[in-house]
Amino acid sequence: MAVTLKQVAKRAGVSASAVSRTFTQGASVSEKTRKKVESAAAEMGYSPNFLARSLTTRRTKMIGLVSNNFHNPIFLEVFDLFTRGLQECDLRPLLVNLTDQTDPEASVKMLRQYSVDGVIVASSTLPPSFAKAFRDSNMPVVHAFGRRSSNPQVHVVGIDNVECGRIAGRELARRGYRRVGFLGGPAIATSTRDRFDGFIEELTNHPKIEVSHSFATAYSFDAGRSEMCRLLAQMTPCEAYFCGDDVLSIGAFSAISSAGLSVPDDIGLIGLNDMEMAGWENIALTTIHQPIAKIVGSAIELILATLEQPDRPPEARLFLCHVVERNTLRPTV
Amino acid sequence: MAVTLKQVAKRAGVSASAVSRTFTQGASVSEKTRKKVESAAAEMGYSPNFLARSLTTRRTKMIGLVSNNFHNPIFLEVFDLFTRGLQECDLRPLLVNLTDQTDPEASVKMLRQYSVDGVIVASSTLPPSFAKAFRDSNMPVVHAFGRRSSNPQVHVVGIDNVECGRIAGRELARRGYRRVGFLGGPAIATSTRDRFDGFIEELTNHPKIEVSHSFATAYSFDAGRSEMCRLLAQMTPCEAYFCGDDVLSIGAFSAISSAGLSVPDDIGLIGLNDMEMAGWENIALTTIHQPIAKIVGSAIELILATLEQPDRPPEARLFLCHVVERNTLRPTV
DNA sequence: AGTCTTTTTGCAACCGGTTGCAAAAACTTT
DNA sequence: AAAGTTTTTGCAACCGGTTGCAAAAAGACT
Repeated sequence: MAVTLKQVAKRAGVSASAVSRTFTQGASVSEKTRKKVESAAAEMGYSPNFLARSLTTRRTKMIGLVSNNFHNPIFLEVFDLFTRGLQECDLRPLLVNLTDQTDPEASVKMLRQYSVDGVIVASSTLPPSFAKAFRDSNMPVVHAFGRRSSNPQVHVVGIDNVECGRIAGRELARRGYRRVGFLGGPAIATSTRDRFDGFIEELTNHPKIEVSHSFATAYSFDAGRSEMCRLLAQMTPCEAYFCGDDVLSIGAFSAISSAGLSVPDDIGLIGLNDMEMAGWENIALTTIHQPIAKIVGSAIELILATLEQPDRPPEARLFLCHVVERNTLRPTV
Repeated sequence: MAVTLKQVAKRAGVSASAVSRTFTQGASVSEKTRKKVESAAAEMGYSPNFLARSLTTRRTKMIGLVSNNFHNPIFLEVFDLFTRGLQECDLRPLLVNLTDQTDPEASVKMLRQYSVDGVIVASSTLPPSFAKAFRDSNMPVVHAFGRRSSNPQVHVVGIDNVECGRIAGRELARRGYRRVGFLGGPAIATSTRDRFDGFIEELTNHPKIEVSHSFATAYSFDAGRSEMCRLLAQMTPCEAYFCGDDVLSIGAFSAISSAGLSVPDDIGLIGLNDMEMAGWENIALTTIHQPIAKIVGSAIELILATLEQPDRPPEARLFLCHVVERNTLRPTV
C-alpha cells in the first residue's frame, strides 16, 4: 500500500541505492540526482520505512519507557516531560505499564523483540535488580527515580532518598515538634526504606524527640487516608508526620480534617515531591521539592550518551532536594 | 548480537523455515522438529525479531497513542487503562505527546514511518479533522473522547457532550438556582463548545434563570482558579457554576475559598468527569460522571475490530453520563 | 587530449524474518 | 507391496530498506 523505495527509484530513473542515499544523513549523492529523487518522492508521498531501515542500521530510535506508577499524579508530569524530551531527540517512547500480573522477564523479552535502542525505567518502587535485567540482556538502561547503590550496576538518576529523610527530620526538629511520625509508602519500596532510614538517622541526633512509624499499602490518596485514619483511631497521634509522598500527605490531610482536627494547628504534615497539586491553594502542602524536570532531562541525556557508548561505566546522578514551605507545618518557634 | 533464526536452524539441524514455522501460530510443523527447534531456541535464548517479522506480515502490533492532555490528572487514569488494555490484547502503545510545536502532519508521517497498525487519538480538545488525517493516510483510527459528528468520518468513542451540558443545566435548575454560569475550558475546544450549547439549550426551558458564561484558557487548575478570581472581582457572581471539567472546578473552588466564600453555601459548583480526585474527601466535588473505563475499553475493542476489517464504516459510540452527588451543590429545595 | 584524482553510481549481498510451491516423507487404503 | 492421500519439509523469492565495493563519470592538472 505505502510507497516503497523501489517505486521512487523507478520514477526518478535511478537505482535504489541512490534513493536510499538521498534519505541517509551524510551519504554521497550529487545535487542533480538528489533533486530528481526528492521531487519523485514528494510527488508519490514517499517516506522511508523506519523498521526496514532498522534491520540494517540496528537503530530503531525507539526507547522503552517502563513504569508502574500510574496512580500517582506526579507521573503525569513525569510522562509529559519524558515524552516531550524524547521527541525532541527524535526518539519514540514505547510504553510499558507494569501491572502486578506482568513479570519482569516478560517485559525484558518484549522490549528485546521490538529492538528498542534503550530502556528507561521510571519508578521509585522497583528494586535495582529490575533495571539490571535489561542491562544483563545488553540493552542500555537508565533507572530514573531509582535507588543509588554502593556498587552501581546500572545508571541511576534521581534524588538521595536517605538525605530527604534527614531533611524532613531536621525540619520537624527545627519547628520544635516533640512527637513525630513517619508515614511511608509500601514497606517494600526502596524509596520508602531509604527515606525512613534517613529520617530515623537524623532524629537520633535529637534524643528528646519521640519517633514512631507506619507504612501505607501504596503511594496513593486512599492508602494515605486510611493509614492516617488508623493512626488517629488507635492511639494519641503524633504532633507531625513526614509522609513519604505528596499524595499520601493529601490523603492523610483528608483523614485529619474528617476527624475534626486541623492542619497544621493540631497535626503538622510534610510531604515529598512537590507535585503540581501540592501548590494548589486549597491544599498548600509544605513539602520537599524533588526536581523532576532535571531528573528527567538528565535521564534522557544519559540514555543518549549510553546509546553512543554502550560500555560507559554505570553512573549515579543524584539531585538535591529542598523544603518548600507552605501551610501544613506550624511556624518555627 | 542477538540470536537469529538462522543460528537456531543450524543448531537444530533444520531449515530456517522450520524454525520460523515453530514460532508462527498455526503453521505446519511435526511434533518432532518442533521439539528440536524449541530446545535449540531455549538453549540459545532465541526469540523472534518482531520488526523483521512485520516486514512480511505487515503487522507490527504497535498502536500509536496520541494525546495532548498531559496536564489533566484524569489522563493518568486514561493512560493506565489504555496501556493495560492494549497490553492485554498483545499490542504496544507508541506514545505521541502533541505539544503546541508539533504539527499534525508530522505526527501522521511519523506514525506511518513506524508502521503502527492503528492509531488511537485520546483527546477531548482536538478537532475531528485531526483524527481524519490518519484515516486519509489509510490507517485505522479511533478518536477517544472525541466529538460526534453528523456524518462521521472516523470512529468516535466518548460521551455526548451536548447532553452533558443539558444534564448540568437541568441539575442546577432542579436545585432552584436562579443565576447560573458556565465556566468552560478553552473556547476553541470542541468539547467546550458542545457542553456550552447543551447547557444553554436546556436553560432556555427555564426562562426565569439568568445565564452567563466565560472560558478558561486551558483545562487546568490554574486556568480555573484565575478565571474564577476574575469573575468574583468583576461583578456579582452567579449562585452556581457548571465547570467544563473537574480540574477547572477544583481551581474555581480554590478561588472561592480564598475569597472567603463557601462552597456550596455561597456558590455552588458542578464539574464534569468524576476523576479519582473528585471523590477525595477534602474535595468532594459534585460532578457529572464520565465512564472512562467503558470509553477506553470500547475504543480498544473498536480499534481491534478495525484492524480485522479496515473498511468498516465509521461508528460513533457514545456513553451515558450521570450526576454524582457530593458536597458542592446545595440540597434540593 | 591524456593522465591522475576525486566523486558519484549501481550491483549484489545482506539485515531477520515469512511464505508459496513442489518435492519428500509419512500415513492409509486396497 | 503398490497406489493414493495427507502431512511435513526445504528451496527460493520476497518484505523495504542499507552498504562495501568496484566501475563509471566528472573534475583537475600537465
